[in-house]
Amino acid sequence: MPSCLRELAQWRRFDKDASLFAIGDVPRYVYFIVNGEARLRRHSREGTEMVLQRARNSFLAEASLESAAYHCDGVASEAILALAFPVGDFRLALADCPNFRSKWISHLLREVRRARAQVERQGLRNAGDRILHYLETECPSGQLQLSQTRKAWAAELGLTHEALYRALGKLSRQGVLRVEGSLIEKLNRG
Amino acid sequence: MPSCLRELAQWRRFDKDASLFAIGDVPRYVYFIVNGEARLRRHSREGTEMVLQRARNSFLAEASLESAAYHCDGVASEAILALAFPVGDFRLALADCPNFRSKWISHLLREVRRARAQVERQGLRNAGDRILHYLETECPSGQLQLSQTRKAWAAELGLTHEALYRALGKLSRQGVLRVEGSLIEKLNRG
DNA sequence: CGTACTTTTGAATCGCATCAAATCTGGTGG
DNA sequence: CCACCAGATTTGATGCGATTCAAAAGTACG
Repeated sequence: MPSCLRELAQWRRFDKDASLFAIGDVPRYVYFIVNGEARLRRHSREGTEMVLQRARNSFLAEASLESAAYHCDGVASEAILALAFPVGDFRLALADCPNFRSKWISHLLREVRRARAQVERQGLRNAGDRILHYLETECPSGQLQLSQTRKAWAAELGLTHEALYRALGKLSRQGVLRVEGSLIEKLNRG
Repeated sequence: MPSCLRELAQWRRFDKDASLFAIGDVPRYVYFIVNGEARLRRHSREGTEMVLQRARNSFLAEASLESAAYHCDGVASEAILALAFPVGDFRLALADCPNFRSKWISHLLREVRRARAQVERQGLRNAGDRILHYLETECPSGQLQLSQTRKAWAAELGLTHEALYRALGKLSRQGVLRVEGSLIEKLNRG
């Protein structure tokens, strides 16, 4: 990140569950989550929570850089430390700093890929398949150190927490996974 | 698009169902679909087709610009005309042409938003809700002129075609939608 | 210690997937 | 022009799996 931009950024702290921005707000800042985790979420009409992005040492809601309004809520999953870049300055820095710019493009490309992987995952109609797909795409090592509650993970997978618990239990019983506390490991078979 | 880049592009024609690239291929070109439609798709282990992107007058599989391999198959939905840009030249043009670059960034941002909208849609557990969500996010006018078969649309919605037919029929009977051939219109209620 | 929340399991229900089969449609070749 | 064929469209019947509602046990935190 270019120093010119960093100087214009404001350090911000948010408590757990605090709102960084809400749907409909005019985007004034691009947030970089330095410490902790923030998420992008929406609620369906019936109230089920949907998680669209989890940011940890990364930007949150990048797409809002050019939007007239936020399409989602941004909330802190825990107490966090964030850098807030005024969008105007951010755009200027993108125009001025080639290094920063190519980082930004890489970041966007990665985010597109991640979102598409999530689409593919949600297309799987089977709870167990979604879990395995998550492990395969998000954990190169095959080991997932869960940094959130299982209930929150269920929302990210597009499942109810009950369905997630049962599917985890089933996969564990079948010997496909080893579940030990917040560590979930794929065993090498089928 | 900068003229310098356009000169380096190659015009390509593909028949219906022809493959532009396949999963695992090393990306050599970035494709711009000039005429017709191409799609990015994957198959789940059980064989259900999943549509991740539909490109029409736009880039296909942008994310591959920096990948070592394609993550999806690219196929022509119909006979198409495309521009193929060698990835090396494409990256150089991004570095050299500010105008082109900002267009590219805008495009990526739009693609992130679209993918996230699709994630949100797939999170809806109800077939009718997915249809309505699609109309709301993809058709500002509330009118959808379907440019593909319903069966293909069903794959994009993450439904079986039977479920789509039934949900369409139900919404139509309830007076929420007006369905007339390939035109689907949201009526202002509910 | 008490409270709020997560985790876990159970039972009932509902909607979608699946399998099946009957039109309908567009396009091809005779 | 018509017969034919492949695929899309549509409807029906059945089963499965996720949701939903419910409740108990575990856990973190003040």
